[in-house]
Amino acid sequence: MERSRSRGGRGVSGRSGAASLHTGRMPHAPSRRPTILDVARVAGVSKSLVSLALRGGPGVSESARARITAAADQLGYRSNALARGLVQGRTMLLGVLLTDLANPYHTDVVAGVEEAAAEAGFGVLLAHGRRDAERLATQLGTLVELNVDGVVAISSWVDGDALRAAARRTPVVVVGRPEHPPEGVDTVANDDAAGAGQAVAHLLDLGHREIVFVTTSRRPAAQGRRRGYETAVRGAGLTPRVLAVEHADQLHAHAAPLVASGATALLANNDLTAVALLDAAHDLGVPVPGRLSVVGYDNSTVAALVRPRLTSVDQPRPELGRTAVRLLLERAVDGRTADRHEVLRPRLVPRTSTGPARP
Amino acid sequence: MERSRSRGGRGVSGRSGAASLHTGRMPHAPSRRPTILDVARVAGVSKSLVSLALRGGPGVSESARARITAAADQLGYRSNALARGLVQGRTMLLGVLLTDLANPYHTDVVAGVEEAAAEAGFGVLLAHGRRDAERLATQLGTLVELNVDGVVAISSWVDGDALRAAARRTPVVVVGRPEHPPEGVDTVANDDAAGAGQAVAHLLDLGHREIVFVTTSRRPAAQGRRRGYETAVRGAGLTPRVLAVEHADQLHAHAAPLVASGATALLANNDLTAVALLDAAHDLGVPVPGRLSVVGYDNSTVAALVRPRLTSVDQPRPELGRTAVRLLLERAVDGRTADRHEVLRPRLVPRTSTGPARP
DNA sequence: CCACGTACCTGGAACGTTCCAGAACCGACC
DNA sequence: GGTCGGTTCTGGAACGTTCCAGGTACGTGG
Repeated sequence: MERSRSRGGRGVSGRSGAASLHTGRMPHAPSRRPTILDVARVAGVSKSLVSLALRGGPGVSESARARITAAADQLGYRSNALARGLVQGRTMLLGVLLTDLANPYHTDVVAGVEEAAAEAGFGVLLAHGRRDAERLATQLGTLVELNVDGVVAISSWVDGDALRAAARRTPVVVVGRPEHPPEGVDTVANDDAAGAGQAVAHLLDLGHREIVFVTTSRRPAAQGRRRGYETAVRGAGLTPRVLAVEHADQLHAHAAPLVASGATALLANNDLTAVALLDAAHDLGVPVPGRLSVVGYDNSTVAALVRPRLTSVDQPRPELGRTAVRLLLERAVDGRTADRHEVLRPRLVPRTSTGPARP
Repeated sequence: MERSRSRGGRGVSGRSGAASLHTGRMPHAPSRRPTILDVARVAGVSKSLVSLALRGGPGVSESARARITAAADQLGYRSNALARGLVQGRTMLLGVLLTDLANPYHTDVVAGVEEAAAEAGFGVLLAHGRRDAERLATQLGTLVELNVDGVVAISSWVDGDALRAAARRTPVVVVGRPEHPPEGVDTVANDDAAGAGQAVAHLLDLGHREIVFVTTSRRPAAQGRRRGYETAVRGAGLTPRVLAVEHADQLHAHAAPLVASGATALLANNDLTAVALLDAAHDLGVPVPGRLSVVGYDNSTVAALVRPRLTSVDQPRPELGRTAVRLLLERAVDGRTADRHEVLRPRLVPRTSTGPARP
């Protein structure tokens, strides 16, 4: 058997008394967690064999395996991921850095990440940045300190230096379109320009000629959408018209002139902007889609809830997450070192906020 | 100085070659992470002093502290949370178990948890159960294995046995109303009955006498709301009327008879149900709130987006999270062992989906 | 000049696991 | 009966940190 290490040499207190492990009493005050050594003692084998058996390793007799699992169950043993990670140098965990938990876009990406991670035998831990750059950096640091085997950052907000530092320790993939992706970091994004192009094509098909791009953001995603819009409109021999404001709530004031100016279709940089436009039209008594068609971008949950249902561009969100994990594992497992930047194609979801241009 | 431990005695491979730590090359392929020993070597001090200095401990000379922080920066050193947690027996991390990331209710609770945890110097890790009981149990296990210092389970879905097992190792608080809260587990919930009572009072004030409770769920929260509704209605000398269906999309068919039967106000068990009712009314040409008032429950984001704006009962979501952390720390830090079950009071948010009963 | 206090620093032990080299056992074969 | 090969099992080392019981250096007062 094992040298019986003397315990509790350090402090004196020891949270809730030295209640014997085997009493099973006091479910309320967590007692000292049983370790592999406790299991070994109960099962009458060495710690090494317990470790091997519980991991399902080969070369363990049936009788030993049975005694060990019985002992583990009896004690309520759970292996300690900290110790395991420390000795193995990996945790089989992927970290996801979220900018904004409340954003369903992020949520769907997470679903893809979780699915792909589970397939590869990895667990997923989420860290939340709360739309705050400093906090994001802190959270990224926490993930790195926890030795996750890779990080998916769903955010274009994360500080470049923080990303670079993290990438020196563990593979990092950014989902979205960072302003300047640092070296050593992979990215996955949807093709904003192509998505806007599809929206324009849809409106052109419906006979619209006066299509205005309405944006409330200067971020790279909005820029890409705007470019795609401009390209598509010019491709049809028309002239791009862009309305850019700071906040969606300023749109109310702009809506009437917009309609008066002859616009028959609006392409918004995202769904929230589009909903604000629908609202303004409603208040002005402008029928949608009778007199005005509105297209959003992101196909968020509100798109299917508002009246009229919002035609919107759907990003392949779970697919973005799955791709991120693939990139991560290419680095972590296959040892790729060159940076990769993947772009996925979005898809237009027509609903009832778009209709034929008034003849 | 330190005995220079021979390294890499184990395997041969070693992911990306044994590139000297000090070259700073190859940002793409994460090299071996620098440890406290590397910092000690560079700074010319012992590992113990590095540890002390980086933790900001006392009794470190200014010169040593400066050399140490410089060395740590130069190497890009980050302490290893696994090792730290292992030796300290605590991680300064709280785990949050989420049933459904896409649910904004959960999200707001998380915000409260994060705030309170940060105040107490704890970090927060999220684990996501994806509305799947088995997965929730697994994720709960992961958190426990990671030795988080407490778990907030935002969910009434979690398996009782899994909760009980987790609670034997670390403090656990359930936010919501579990069917049977296991011994050893604290809970925080909002007072569903009181919330429904407030909604009824609001409708009575507006002169409504035919108020119907419409529900799409049999879960404890919906039951509590129903009870509150019934009590309040009876208290006003009226007779409760309840419409219970399985799914919100069945409401379309029920709406016309409901209105025909003389109902002038509907109280829904949650906002999604209420939105479905608004939709049905819209399709029937029943004006809201002119002919029918609708109240939701949860005050979710859609409530403020739909037309008309939905009157709804707001749960103190961040407060639920903060309370959960308080309960957690009472156990973890102050050593409380008796179970506690807290109930917080919700608040009605009147909007434009409710109005005076037709005279 | 020596004992002593103080400020600063150090090395070893410990945390709970995995990995590995080798020990113990056992039956079979020559 | 000894050797061999295989299966099953074991103990020590290692992971990277913190904690602690000391150690060293440097005044300072007697």
